[in-house]
Amino acid sequence: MDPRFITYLEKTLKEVSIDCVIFGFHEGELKVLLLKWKGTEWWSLPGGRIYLEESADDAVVRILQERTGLKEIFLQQFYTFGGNDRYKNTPSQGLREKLEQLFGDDFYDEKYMKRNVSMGYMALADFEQAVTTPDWYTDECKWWEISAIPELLFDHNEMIERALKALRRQLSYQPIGYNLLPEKFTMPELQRLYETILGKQLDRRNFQKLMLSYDILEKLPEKRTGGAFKSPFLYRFDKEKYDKAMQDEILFSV
Amino acid sequence: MDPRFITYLEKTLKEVSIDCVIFGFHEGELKVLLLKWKGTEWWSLPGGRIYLEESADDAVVRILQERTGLKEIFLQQFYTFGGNDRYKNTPSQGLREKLEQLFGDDFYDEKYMKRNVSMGYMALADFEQAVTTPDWYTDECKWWEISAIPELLFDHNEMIERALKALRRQLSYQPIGYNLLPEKFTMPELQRLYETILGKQLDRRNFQKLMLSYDILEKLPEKRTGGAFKSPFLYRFDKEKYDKAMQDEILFSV
DNA sequence: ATTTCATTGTGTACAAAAAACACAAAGATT
DNA sequence: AATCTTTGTGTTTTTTGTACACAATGAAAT
Repeated sequence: MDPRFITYLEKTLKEVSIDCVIFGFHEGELKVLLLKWKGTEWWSLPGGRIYLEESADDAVVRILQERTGLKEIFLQQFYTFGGNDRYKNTPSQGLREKLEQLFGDDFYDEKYMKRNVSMGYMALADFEQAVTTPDWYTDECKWWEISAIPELLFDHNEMIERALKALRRQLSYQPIGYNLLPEKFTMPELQRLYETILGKQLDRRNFQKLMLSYDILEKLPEKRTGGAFKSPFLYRFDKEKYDKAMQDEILFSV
Repeated sequence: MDPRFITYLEKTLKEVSIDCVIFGFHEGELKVLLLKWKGTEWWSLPGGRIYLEESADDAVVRILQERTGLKEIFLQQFYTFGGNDRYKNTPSQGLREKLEQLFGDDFYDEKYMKRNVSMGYMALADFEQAVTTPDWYTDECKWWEISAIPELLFDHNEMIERALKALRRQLSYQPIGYNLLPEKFTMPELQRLYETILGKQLDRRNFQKLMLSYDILEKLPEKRTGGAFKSPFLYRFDKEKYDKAMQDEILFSV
């Protein structure tokens, strides 16, 4: 096994790991970042371990920066997966053999690979600015549309479901969008984001009225041209008011 | 150190532990169960470790039964504490020395005591039915009124704060009360529970109207006599409808 | 037995919020 | 110049939430 990887395993917690559900939004679709394991067709969530002297929150920031290049990203723990059968129901058989073949016979050394609890974090990333990069044991890093996620390794499908549920709930008491949209966006774009996350259609007029009533948006004098039809106005979040609304957990009754 | 304790340490996860914020409700007050460490005046939350082959959820059920004797109890993970400084800011100095003195020099053996992540669970317990029992390293197990919690060991004050916040949020999308109240209760009792958790007064008439509108209560033909005044009607939860409301996460806009 | 008193039971009127709804204007395309 | 899809905007209706007052109960005190 790669000695750098062994060093990593030695300097990190063995019974706790981190898995990230990184959400992005592009072309009206909610996406999740997934990794393909080297030499296989198996996909999983990006994840990593926590250094012995590092807090879990810091570890997530590090992991996310490695995968997306982004520093400013919305991050939130949503659940910790403590089942004792998390690895038993892998969709693909022969996982262990394949991994040993790929990375060496000592990959599953008991010294490093213990019964493991995983902290699930969800992240909201600006799709356009993210530069996705595979990690040590994967060779592809790709955004998948939320409705077309394949069967993933381990309990990662369940993780995405839970993260999505948490995201939806989040929407009801905190604003969302700052980290998922580019700096300037149109009202229909914001609405499509909400519709995608909630999985239901919203009334255009009522949505706009509601969003403006929260007083976190700044209407810009510019419009987005180039679309084939009437040019919509651009908006951007008033970061200060947005952050305040985040803190205050104002009820967002969408 | 007690050999039984060493065995326990050997058969459990070392980098993950569990801490429980057990809420109870009695005489119009919200309470939390705390433990006093042997031979000290230090209090902490009940907690424990996870057996190597045991799921975290099962471990909590076990721990709770040990502390309260209760089997049917509402349980929910609310946060996982992954800081790297969780033990640094102990309120009392000389904790390590005291514990080594009490339990033996090998108490802090690095084999067992590692940098540790704690899964926080909150539990809602029926105060009247709980039989509280101290554990191996504590000699007292007591309900404390939420507004009078002393300074606790480690990050346990923060844990209670977070649990309470989670409980309050919970209240807004799920019914609460089944596990905190005796089987039969009066409307004013239920209201006092909500008021205590939310920390604010509610209008009697509107509260009753709202609760009844959720269609999870069954009005009984009996009344509670013995109080010094007009006897209130008794209610009980319709467990089936209650559970459905729990699942559906109907918006409870109290 | 009567009075006292804190508490409970109940309904209506008003205010606020959410939902339903339609037409005119923009601007690229043909 | 006409077409076509999307955007911008305001009013009405319905639903939900909030405020509020008086009569009745039943134990305790007299």
